[in-house]
Amino acid sequence: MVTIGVLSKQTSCHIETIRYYERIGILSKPPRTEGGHRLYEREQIKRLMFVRRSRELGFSLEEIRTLLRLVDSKRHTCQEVKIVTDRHLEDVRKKISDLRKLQKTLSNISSQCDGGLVPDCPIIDVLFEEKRP
Amino acid sequence: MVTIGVLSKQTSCHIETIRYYERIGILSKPPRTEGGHRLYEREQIKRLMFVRRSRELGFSLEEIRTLLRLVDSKRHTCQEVKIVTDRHLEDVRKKISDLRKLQKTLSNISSQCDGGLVPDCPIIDVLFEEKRP
DNA sequence: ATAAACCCTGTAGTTACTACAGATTCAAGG
DNA sequence: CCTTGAATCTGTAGTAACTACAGGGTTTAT
Repeated sequence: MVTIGVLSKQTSCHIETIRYYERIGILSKPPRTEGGHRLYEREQIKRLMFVRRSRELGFSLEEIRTLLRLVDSKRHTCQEVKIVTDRHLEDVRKKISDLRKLQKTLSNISSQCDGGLVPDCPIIDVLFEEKRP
Repeated sequence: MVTIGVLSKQTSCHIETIRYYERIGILSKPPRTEGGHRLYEREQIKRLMFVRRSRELGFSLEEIRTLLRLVDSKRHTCQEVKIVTDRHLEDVRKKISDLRKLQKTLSNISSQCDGGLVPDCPIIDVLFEEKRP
């Protein structure tokens, strides 16, 4: 059994975040000391690691909630898990593609600008243009 | 002079968003009718277009605030504008690179999973693993 | 016994909006 | 002029995923 501070260090997760996860039901309420301090055991540590790792991979807390429900049900199938993952993967792909377009446009307008010391700037001009269809 | 509803349609920007921009000082307070309804003219319409176009290109409202200050000062140089743009471009590049890594990891773990009907899932296993250095 | 380090609850802030509720004003038709 | 319906008003609260306090209480080491 470890205190929240120790758990925080082990998982590189801020204390406030741990309490936040508890409040919104991602982590269950741990036992407490007489004085009211939280105490955690192995199981919870693993669970928090899972949450953090999933967050790093960009899963939303809602997606993580779904994954945890599947894990907890103990009747989860590979298929169900794969569905959540693949949907997330699609989101990521979409984001990359959107950002690529953005990058192109930004590169374009930036390259038109010579960074000179005059008050006429093609970047501002482009931004003031109406959107082309 | 047009009402907020017309401005909203012309810029594809929700009425609430226009009022929000005013509240946080991105747009200045427009004149009003006797009854208190907002009235906008050309200048403000162009300004809102600028804001929307910049948002589409992923600039944050803070960045837009900076750009608007530069435009308003009328002493802005190409150089100053380019600095904001290039910094933003760097952010976008960073995001793309992060998402690419994410995509790789997700593809990897997803491909290890055959989507079968068994309760053992390599995805869950990976998520429960501690992070490798 | 006391100080330092830790932890507690509760609230408010962050970003960029969106979504109401409940009241008022405007424009058009009769 | 009056009514009706559409438009607009203000103000507040909600979204995601935390972070940052304030103002206390608890634990641990000396």
